[in-house]
Amino acid sequence: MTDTGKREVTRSDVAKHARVSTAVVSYVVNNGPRPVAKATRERVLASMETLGYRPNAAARALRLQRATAVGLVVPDVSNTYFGALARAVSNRAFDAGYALLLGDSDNDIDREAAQIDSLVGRQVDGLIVISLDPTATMDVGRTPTVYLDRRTAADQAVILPDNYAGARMAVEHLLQHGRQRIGHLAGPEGGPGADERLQGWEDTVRAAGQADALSFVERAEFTRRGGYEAGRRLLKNPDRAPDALFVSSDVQALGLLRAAREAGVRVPEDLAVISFDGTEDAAYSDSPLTSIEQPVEEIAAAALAAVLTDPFVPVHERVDVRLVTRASCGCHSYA
Amino acid sequence: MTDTGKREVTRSDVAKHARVSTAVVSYVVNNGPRPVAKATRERVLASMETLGYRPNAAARALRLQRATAVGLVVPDVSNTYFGALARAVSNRAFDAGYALLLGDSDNDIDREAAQIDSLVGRQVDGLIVISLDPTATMDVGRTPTVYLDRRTAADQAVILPDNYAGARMAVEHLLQHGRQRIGHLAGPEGGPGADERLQGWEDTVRAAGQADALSFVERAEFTRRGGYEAGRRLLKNPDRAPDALFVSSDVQALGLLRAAREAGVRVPEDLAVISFDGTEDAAYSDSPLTSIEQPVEEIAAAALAAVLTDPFVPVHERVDVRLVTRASCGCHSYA
DNA sequence: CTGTTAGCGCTTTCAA
DNA sequence: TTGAAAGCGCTAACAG
Repeated sequence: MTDTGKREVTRSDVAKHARVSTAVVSYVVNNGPRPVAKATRERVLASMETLGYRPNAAARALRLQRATAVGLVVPDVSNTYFGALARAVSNRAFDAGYALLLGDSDNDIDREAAQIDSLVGRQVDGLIVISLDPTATMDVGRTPTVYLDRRTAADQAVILPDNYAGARMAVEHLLQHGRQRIGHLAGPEGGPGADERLQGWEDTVRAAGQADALSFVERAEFTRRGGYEAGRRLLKNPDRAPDALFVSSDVQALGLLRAAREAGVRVPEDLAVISFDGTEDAAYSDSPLTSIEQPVEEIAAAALAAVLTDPFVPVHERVDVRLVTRASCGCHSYA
Repeated sequence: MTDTGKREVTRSDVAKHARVSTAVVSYVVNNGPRPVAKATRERVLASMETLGYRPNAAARALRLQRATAVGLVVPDVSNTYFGALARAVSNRAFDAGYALLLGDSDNDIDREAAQIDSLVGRQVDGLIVISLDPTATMDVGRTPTVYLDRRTAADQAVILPDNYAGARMAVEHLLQHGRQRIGHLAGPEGGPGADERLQGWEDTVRAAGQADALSFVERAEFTRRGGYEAGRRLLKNPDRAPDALFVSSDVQALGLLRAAREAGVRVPEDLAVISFDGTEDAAYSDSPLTSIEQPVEEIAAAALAAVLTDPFVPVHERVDVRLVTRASCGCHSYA
């Protein structure tokens, strides 16, 4: 605690101390919009330093009608994928001078709406939402908003990792490994990316003439526990079980792997697995997970650009995902 | 996008529409400090509804000199433990009407300082910091601040999970399993909790008369990769390797487990492992990790209370950790 | 190049 | 119970 004075030091304290007007202080702080003589600038800078001046962001926000902050709403930051995304957004935003307001919707649709409402009221300059509901209309007022993994609507900005193509890639890869009964451990209905991934799996399996594998499907939350429980259901009956599984997220796959271990099902020998997300989780599990990797940095950059750079054009940006092979599909032996 | 009007609707629009003064609108919005007649209140509420009024948080913050927001600075949100903490803080803060400003310091000490500075400038009502530097003095102005896992200083508020006791518990448990050469995979020097855990390990190992095990120690970042690489170094020489390891975090332990698999070292048979944090990661790894669990919810609550409830008392709150046994120490067979 | 000043939307004191 | 109005700290238009 540096000083114990009563009031924060304001711009007018600095002006007085540097014997200039408040306008000049403002010009110095913001590097414009008017030029300031070198000597004056230095005097002001010195005064700011000695007084320990710190601009008041609320006043600035009120005046400018913008908070220089972006909001991010995710279903659960403790999910590795959302965590990685939050990190990427936070770091990029900070480098661009923006603060990050984080809203965790705790996988609750009402809470999501409340979080959005709160962030909009805080005049964020942009809002990035990973919604639990693919279609609900949010009231975001005039706040530039971009959705991730959301069903396309003409008047909304959306970043769309190519879930469908990713799912196809995964299933096709499993087919190349000669798998005959490729099931799916799906995400929750309407959950971000979940339905597209499910559709991609279904279409590809059907096209491969393995329509009877279509019964090997279970929905689960995007959590380890969800994956574990769905995995148990999927592997319950040894006589009638899938020989491969496309899993809708890395965290679920972690749960599935545990279920497989407990059931004595070997991965990839008895059960080949490919998951979705491609977080660090995938590289360190046993077996290491072959996964459809989402380009987190690219997504973060695109989302930020959508709300900050092109605030009012409803961009629909597709982003490519890619298959990263490890051991769980049968490609690599250990390591 | 509900309306396309030019300006946001303000309190004075509502006042006009409801044929009252702006003061009354304020009383209604804030439920005080003056009473409002029932009929009037309802008229105001109706006007707010029809106009789609949303209070301007910046103006409020300027007037009140407080943002109704808390800041949280963590080294890396994508680390499961910090992610879980961020989630807990976010949810509790939101329920109390506060927004969460998240700063990821990206494991960089300068960035940490910059993040803190930014948050302080934004008039957060409280600041929770997990610092990379145990001793550096931060300039937080008059902002109530609480540190996690920081070396105690009399004038600072600190929440201190009992790292030392946790480390002792872990090592003692390993001793009970009859382990003879208990090494340590440590966190980075000065990293949150790292040195206390190291000390607890060292003291306990020494007290057990196993001083020669003291050479089995490697520092690493709090990441999977860090744990993996340190693990390789620790297990490099089969003739001279630890038979147990206390690991400073769950994520590092995940990396270590991979290193052990690759080296053909069986856990727990050849190498018993206990990690620290007790996140969900620990329960789903192979082997499932026995871990010293930190009470994340309790920590989040204590941190919030420290800055919001007792802003100016430098609380030093110890919080207990507990041993959760799973398979990696040798306690349980699979599952 | 520098100074003066209005006003952003809100809370709250003071007066009615 | 309600209204009028000052002022939070800042920016920028306008004047010099």
